[in-house]
Amino acid sequence: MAKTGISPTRSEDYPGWYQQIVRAADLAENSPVRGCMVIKPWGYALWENMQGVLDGMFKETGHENAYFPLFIPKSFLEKEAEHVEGFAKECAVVTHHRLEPGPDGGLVPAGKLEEPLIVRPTSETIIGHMFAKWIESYRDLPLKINQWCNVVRWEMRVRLFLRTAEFLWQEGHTAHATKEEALDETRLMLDVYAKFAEEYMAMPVIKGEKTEGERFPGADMTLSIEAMMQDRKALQAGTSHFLGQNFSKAQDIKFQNADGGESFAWTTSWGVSTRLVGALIMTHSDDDGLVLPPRIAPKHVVICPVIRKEEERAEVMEYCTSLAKELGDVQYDGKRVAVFVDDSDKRGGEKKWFHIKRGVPIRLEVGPRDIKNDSLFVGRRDQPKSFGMPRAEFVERVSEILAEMQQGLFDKALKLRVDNTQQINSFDEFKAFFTPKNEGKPEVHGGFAECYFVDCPETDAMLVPLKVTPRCAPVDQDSEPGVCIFTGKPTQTRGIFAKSY
RNA sequence: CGGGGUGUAGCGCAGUCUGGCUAGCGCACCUGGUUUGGGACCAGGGGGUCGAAGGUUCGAAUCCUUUCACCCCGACCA
Repeated sequence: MAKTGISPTRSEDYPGWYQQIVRAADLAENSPVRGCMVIKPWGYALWENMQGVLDGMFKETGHENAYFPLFIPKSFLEKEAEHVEGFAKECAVVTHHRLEPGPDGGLVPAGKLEEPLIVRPTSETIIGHMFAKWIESYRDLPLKINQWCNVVRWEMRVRLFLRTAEFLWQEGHTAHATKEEALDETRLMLDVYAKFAEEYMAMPVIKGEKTEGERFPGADMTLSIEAMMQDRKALQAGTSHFLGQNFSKAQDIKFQNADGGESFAWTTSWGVSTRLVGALIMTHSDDDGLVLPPRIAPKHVVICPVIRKEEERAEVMEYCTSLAKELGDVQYDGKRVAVFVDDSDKRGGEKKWFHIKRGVPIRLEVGPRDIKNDSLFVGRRDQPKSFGMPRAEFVERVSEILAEMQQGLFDKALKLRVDNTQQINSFDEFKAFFTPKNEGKPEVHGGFAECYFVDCPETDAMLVPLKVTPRCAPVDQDSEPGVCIFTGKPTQTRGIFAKSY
């Protein structure tokens, strides 16, 4: 009776649970290529929905889509010193452009390239190169470009969606005439990400600034949104970088001012990736499977016909089809309710669990008995028990129910974060917070520690043995004077610290 | 790149120490039947060069040598 859809459960083995969710919900699987994943239709549909919403938000804020090459000349990457250092260790490099039959019957690379090509780990350098050509006058600014693409970072350890060698993302790149304008852009896009995370993914986030050690290689300032997963670890869900004039100086992105003088542009970059799918899973899903916020769910309602005798089939199917049509005409979140009839020949229980595991928000079961009463048997993914409801009432309320589920998921996630965020005033307290009670089999512990700190090497060094990292200094904080719990130095900055993905 | 571990059917595993008939088990899959408002049951069936190469032997999943791949823990990261 207490059987769960997913085994192991979150409390038994959280990483194991995560893997099983990805599998049971049919989101993705490992590929023959190490570190790379195959995203399956249900998982890709989630990404497409995210893309759709974000793309609209980027366009509303004045950005245009473009596309730049997958390959970057090695020399480009060498131009910005910190950038090189940050990415060199994880680059895939193309050195040849041809295969020839080898002595043992296999194929061997031939046609060595004059200059090796890097498979983009990110595109600042090649986009900057083009920006330098496109920008001549202050009238060409601001230049606000986004691209949807894949990037490759040769990671040593991978987890589906959270960290893969190749991942899908969007990267925005902008150039501005003034520092202030570029800073505004950096903050604006962080706000866009936060709005998307909270309102669409129902995932509460903390907006903040990264410490120097956690900053994007080559950036003057990195802002991020940080979310708490159900194991209380932090996940960086999106970043927005103020690049100052570092890249424009390295790549000669300059323009002529109104007064005839010449200036370097101020640039930004910002991105979110398929990691958001991982974030979605770890924010809402439970021991029965995936749980999807309705605004991101590929389908809102699945109708499962209950056919007991062959004679009933025609009538039940007809009823389901007409119900699907009627529901499809209802508006939710500015679009039609996404409804489908599952007429596969799975048995009832199996079919029900199939959709529970995949996180379809609402299941409707329709059999002869329901048809007779003109009612539906309704299962909500956020509630354990199904219930009956008159058809007309459901049609009228479906949009409201979806909205309620969306809000419920957000509230629940926010409560988890609030309950596991602690104000910390001493290093001893800090250590205790991040030390599991049972060393042999560490339980879920810790959370977000909020405390005064000074961003310096001493602080970083004290965090290393605890496996805790500074997540960010929240942008929304009042600056009362305090004392750094690590170094004892005076400070006005409070930071969020956590174990992280 | 360090430390540990694992490779046997689509997935999860047993068998390896102590070599022996046709390599098993659970789930999944296919067929037939009984079922069907909640992850069915019965019967039958398909699918393996036991990670790869070499060696020892009458005989190797099992022993020896070499090698490859993957996983976990570190270091590194969206």
